[in-house]
Amino acid sequence: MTQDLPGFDLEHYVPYQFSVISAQLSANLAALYRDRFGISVAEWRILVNLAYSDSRTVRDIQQRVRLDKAKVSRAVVQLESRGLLTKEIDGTDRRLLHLELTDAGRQMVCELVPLANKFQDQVAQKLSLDIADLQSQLAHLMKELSDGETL
Amino acid sequence: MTQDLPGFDLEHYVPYQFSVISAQLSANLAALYRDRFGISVAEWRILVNLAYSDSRTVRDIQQRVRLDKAKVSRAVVQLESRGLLTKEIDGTDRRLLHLELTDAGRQMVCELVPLANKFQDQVAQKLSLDIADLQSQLAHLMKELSDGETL
DNA sequence: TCAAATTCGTTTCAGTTGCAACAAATTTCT
DNA sequence: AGAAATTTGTTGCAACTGAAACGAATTTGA
Repeated sequence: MTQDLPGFDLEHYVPYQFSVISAQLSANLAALYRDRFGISVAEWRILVNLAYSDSRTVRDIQQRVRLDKAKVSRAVVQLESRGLLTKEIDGTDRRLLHLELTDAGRQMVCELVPLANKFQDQVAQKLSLDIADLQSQLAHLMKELSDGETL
Repeated sequence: MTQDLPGFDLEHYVPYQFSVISAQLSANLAALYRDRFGISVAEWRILVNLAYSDSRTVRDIQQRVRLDKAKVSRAVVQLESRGLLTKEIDGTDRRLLHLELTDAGRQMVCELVPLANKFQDQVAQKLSLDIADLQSQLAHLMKELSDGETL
């Protein structure tokens, strides 16, 4: 005779729920970015960072948007070949690569951001939570997870 | 002169937040499952489903835990080779494959579930939300996303 | 000063992924 | 009944992924 199973419900298991929701959101967003602008989610994150932060090098961006540095490197190649950004070697430390949006890149960000915001609003509408609440709850959890050791 | 950028903050962009949190949780859980039991997250989901639902075939499991059917198929090969489940062809529809936990499989689930629950509790502690609240909010969003068209 | 250690971005490589093709089995439709 | 369409699970394949190796550049420290 085998021992009794302890109770468990995958459908309400929080890590599973996050995984399912994240995958769904990601798929929808990826389709949006791809269909209308021909870029990937990684490329989108990089464009946004160049537009809205002072992260200028692969290293800075890598830490900021939590992408593998290989992934950043490859995405940057794409973006450069499409004329959305330029690469320039730093004058004082020639290991560093300075990235800069081109006008076309900035233009694309201008068009993309409203769509991205609209998408987020639609998600928030599906929840009873206020969007600002949701954002701050998630920001809090993000911070907790990246700091502390879990288990 | 380029047009002004509309406001945007990636760090508080909900789909991005979900992606980061999900990746972090997933990495932690994957390490837990791998180190202590030598199984993957996909294998874990399959074990749990066999233990707690009446999903018995690859098709049922595929829909229930939202895994690609190829992924289920490959994970099942692994689980069978480790003696955690058995495959048996359905008597009346020989396309169907009935899966069944072995005693060893059930035993592993018994040991894993408390760890998984503990992990979830630690996550919930990091939020001000009650865990039941969190679960039901997420369940609601999951449902909304899988139903309606988004954008 | 200069050898060792570190940092940066790219590339290589082996493992994973998911889509599509596939064979086997069943169901549908006439 | 039986040809066509559908369903099921597996496999082939090409794209993607991330860890590690790598060369170039810089920093450290003896």
